[in-house]
Amino acid sequence: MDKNLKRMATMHRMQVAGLELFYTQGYYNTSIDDILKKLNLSKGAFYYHFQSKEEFFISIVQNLVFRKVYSMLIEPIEGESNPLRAIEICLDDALQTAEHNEMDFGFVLANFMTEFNGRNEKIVQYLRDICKVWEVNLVTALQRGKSDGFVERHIDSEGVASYIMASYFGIRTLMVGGNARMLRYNYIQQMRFYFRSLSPVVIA
Amino acid sequence: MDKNLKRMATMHRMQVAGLELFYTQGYYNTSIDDILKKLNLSKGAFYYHFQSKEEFFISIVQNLVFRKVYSMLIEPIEGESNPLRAIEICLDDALQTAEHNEMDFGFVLANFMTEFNGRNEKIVQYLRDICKVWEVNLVTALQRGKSDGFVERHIDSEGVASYIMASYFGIRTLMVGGNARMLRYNYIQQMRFYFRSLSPVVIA
DNA sequence: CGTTAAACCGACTGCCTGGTCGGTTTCAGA
DNA sequence: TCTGAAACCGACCAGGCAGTCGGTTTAACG
Repeated sequence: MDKNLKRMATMHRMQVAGLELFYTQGYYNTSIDDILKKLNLSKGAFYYHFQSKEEFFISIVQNLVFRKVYSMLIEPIEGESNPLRAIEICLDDALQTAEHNEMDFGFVLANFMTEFNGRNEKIVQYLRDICKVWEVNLVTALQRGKSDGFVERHIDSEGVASYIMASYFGIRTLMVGGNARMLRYNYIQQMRFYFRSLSPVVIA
Repeated sequence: MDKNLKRMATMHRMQVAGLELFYTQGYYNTSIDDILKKLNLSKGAFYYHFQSKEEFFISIVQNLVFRKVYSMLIEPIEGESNPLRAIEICLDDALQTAEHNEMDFGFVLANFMTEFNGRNEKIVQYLRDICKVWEVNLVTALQRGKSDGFVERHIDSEGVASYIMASYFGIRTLMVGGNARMLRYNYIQQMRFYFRSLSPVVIA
């Protein structure tokens, strides 16, 4: 096999296993040995590929988290004409994966943001950047929605975008306490009410 | 001094310092020695008053966090006639303390919920209980609002309550990334739109 | 086949952590 | 003033951690 390919493959395996454990156990609560045990690899292999635990985590954020946030939370909205409808479907999908205990990357983001807040500003910065990309894309979609007549013209797109992100982060936090199915249902229901207040008034 | 009073005083000092550090650095990232150094106390003093780090934290949750959540997020709403208005003011106040970098206990709750999620179910349970108390009180206030004509009768009070809590937890998570002032302003603005969709239609 | 560098191994180090325990100080009450 | 229990001290222990390093395996290439 090409050496470079093997290198990439091993690094990727480590990143995937690392994200899995960092997500479920927390960064500070997961040792490198935990990850290596899972892959039957050794300390030497790890420090051959990565400089430190911190660098390793940053590579995970940039390679895995960013890509996934993009493909799951941003792309599905980009092509759609009605942004509010597209956002609703997209977030419902995300909550469904969360309900089935699969990794939902919006929560990954929120999770790590709180974990590193005040502990590692460098990492917070990387996470914040991803949030920013999400936000910008929401704003763009909302603006386009205004032109296309799907969104009331006087609304503040940035305010709406952060309100949407906030409610999503928050509902995932609440889901930690169980009752995910009910919370998801209620959440989508209330989001509809909110979105209705952002839609142009329908003239019967 | 009365021995029992001295005991209480020392325990309280430890709890206050502990909460401060657990909040800013995280539970797993804060050692008992960190807390003791801050108070010029020794290991012996700590283990004389508390059985373990975990028990210590639980005592903080029950004594400090619960009381504060109650006095800051629940009581201010109980007496008011118009629940939506009261909630808006209450959350705005909470975000203002957050903006000034003082501890806002709604976020303390959300913070610890994510930190202990999947790591210590016992503690998650205690935190969830506090959330539940908050939720129940919101629901009660909303129901009363229906009777008093401040809230549209057909709305789902529980759905609204969790949507409010979610958006609040979430906006605090976003504030981690800075720009707190702007986020707070936008948040309250959007909450007003949402609340308007929950209010009875005004007949001109 | 032999060479060479990339990939990987795992024992080791120094540090920190939660928790223990025998001892010392403080002070209310007799 | 004396006593004894509550409050506190701090050296110590066992275990876990990130990171190091000299050595071994693997496999592409001449």
